[in-house]
Amino acid sequence: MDIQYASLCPLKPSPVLTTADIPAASDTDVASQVATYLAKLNGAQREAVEFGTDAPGAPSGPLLVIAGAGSGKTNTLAHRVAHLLVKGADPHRILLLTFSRRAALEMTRRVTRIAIGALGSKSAIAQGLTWSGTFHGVGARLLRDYADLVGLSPSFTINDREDSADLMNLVRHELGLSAKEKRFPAKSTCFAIYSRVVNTGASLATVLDQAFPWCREWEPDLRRLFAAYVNAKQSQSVLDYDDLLLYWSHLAAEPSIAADLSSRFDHVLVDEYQDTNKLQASILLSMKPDGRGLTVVGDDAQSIYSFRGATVRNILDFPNHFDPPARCVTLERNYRSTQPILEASNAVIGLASERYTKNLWTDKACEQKPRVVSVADEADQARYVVEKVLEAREAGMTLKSQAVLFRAAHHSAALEIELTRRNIPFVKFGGLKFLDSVHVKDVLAVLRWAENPRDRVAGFRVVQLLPGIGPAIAGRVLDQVSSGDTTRALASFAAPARASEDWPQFVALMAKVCGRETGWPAEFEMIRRWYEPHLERNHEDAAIRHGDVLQMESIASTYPTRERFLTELTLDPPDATSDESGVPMLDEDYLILSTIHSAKGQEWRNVFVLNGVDGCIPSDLGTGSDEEIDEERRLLYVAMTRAREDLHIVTPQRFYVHNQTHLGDRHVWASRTRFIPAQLMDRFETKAWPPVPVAAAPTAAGLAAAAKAKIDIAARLKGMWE
DNA sequence: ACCATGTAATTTTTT
DNA sequence: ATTACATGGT
Repeated sequence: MDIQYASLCPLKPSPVLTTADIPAASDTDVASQVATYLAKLNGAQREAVEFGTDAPGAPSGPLLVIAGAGSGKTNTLAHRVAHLLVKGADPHRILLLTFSRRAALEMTRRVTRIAIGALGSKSAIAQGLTWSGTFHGVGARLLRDYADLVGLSPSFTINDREDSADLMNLVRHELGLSAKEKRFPAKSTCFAIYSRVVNTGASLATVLDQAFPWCREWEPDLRRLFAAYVNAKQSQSVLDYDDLLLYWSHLAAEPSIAADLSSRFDHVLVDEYQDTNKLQASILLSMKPDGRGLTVVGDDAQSIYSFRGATVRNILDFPNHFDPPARCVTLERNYRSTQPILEASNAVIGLASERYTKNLWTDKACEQKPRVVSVADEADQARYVVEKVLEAREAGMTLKSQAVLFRAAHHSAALEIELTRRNIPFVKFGGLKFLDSVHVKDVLAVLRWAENPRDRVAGFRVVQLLPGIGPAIAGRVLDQVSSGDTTRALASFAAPARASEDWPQFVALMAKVCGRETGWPAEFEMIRRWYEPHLERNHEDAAIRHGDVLQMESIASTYPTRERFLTELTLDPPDATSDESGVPMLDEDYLILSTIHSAKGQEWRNVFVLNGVDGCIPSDLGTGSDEEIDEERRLLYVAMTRAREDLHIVTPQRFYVHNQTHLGDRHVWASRTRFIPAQLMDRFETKAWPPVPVAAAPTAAGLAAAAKAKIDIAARLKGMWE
């Protein structure tokens, strides 16, 4: 049960760690322990760990670590942080920026372990490593500190992508931007455009040309929309993801605050630097203008987030931002994959139009080449995967050490059905999230509205849950609420006749929640009970959804306050779902299904890549420009380099496209991905599945027997009615 | 005026 | 699967 929500647990400083019974190490012990862990690293790793750590209070110049896939990047970064601590750096003054919360947790866990080894009980200092998290998470935390200085209400709430799109939509309606002849871009598209402008620092026109050409004609309307959207956010005290970075960057650019901000940290370390965008780079540079104490780690060949504004230029241009240029260390030795897998991956990335700076090598020899498996369709693809997964498990490979990767979340649909049918537990990462389901959003909206009554999106949603209340009345309710005290405004609102039955209960609920009468987390249960009848009324499958709400209730109880719950839930939503037959228990074995994007930084012994065909990888939506095609190529490279021992790239000859053309769903005939052209095929083992039986020429006797069988059956069928 | 209901249209990947 | 719009019903 805990699996899918594991990442939700509030960040506790290494709960596993108890230093009480670990003796403190003496100075000579420390020195020998340091020597021990350094000796386990290779030369390049050691250089990355030790560079500029002699006087941690006065750090030296910037460091760039180019770390190839499987080159021990996380380990190296963890060692560097631990080494800084051992050398006496103040853990509170180290800022560690990671790509996801999960990565941050893993990093602190490893740092702690290494520090324990070297320092004994003194390693409790590793628990002071409190500034680690994503750019967005750290931004949110800093903003709460500096909110007053920038005229921000300290009780601001944060909108996730869906909420932001909803707000965009509200604003759009207020502006009357509903053209009659042609359809205005969908709300999520509007938000995506806005977000890209913010994150890349490019002009709206450029963004439209490069990434949203089909929306080109709407430029003037979009510009008006975005201006109004920004206004709405400010008047409602809500921030979206981008604002967390945007406010931070403005804080850091303000000289009076910048000094304070940048002197807070001696060391700033950034992981997955190839997937940061221009805005994030500007924040870093204003935090550490001369680069002293700045370390960035990444792999230019694994940059796969350009749709989010990430640019590989950040990492490529990093060294020369500084004078003298940053020290550059490259990790090329791969400890993950076998030689044949690595050779194939190198060959694939080698065809990129921009060449990458390194070639990975390993001494893990192995006979088995990666396989390209041709199957008839997606149903066969699913059967192939299941068969091979089970075969591997028979041979002693747990399900957990095997993963199925795919380009788009829906590519695994057929496989999920097959897995469910055969009772094989799995957990899926990426794609639709728990938080995106309506019932979860409904309950959260009650909490968010209570937390921040100015949040119109939340209020709009909550009020319309009552039968008989639609957009128009909801709008009036919100207008009344915005002009004064929420509880009083609701109580005095003249509800329409059709809602008169539910209205008083609703008012009572909001009064209690807004007044914090019940307290956290008990009020969650109260809201859930209020919500139950509405859930029943609106959804056929209320029972399943109710389970989700209960699930959320138990998560809520692990957070100390409502504010923390809401903030951390939007900044770090649970990223896994599993089939409805039950979420596997923590100690249970289950297969991993993941989008390639969500697979970043992970590894498995056995990896399957689904739909290795043109149209899926590369996605037919991503073939507009050479840059886009190269990014899709890197995506395949990332998928391939997740594999340690065995790699299967499955290519269905026919696959199903849905939600695409106006013609509706249809089959498409596909060919192998263009990223594995004929000249690379000698790096792979090719085969068809199921194996085609060698057709023996029919003998006369055989034919006679067959003919006899036919007659026999015919006779039997007739016999049934005699 | 406004809410509920049925029908057509819809660009992956995510902090 | 979701969402925007047109229609019908109160």
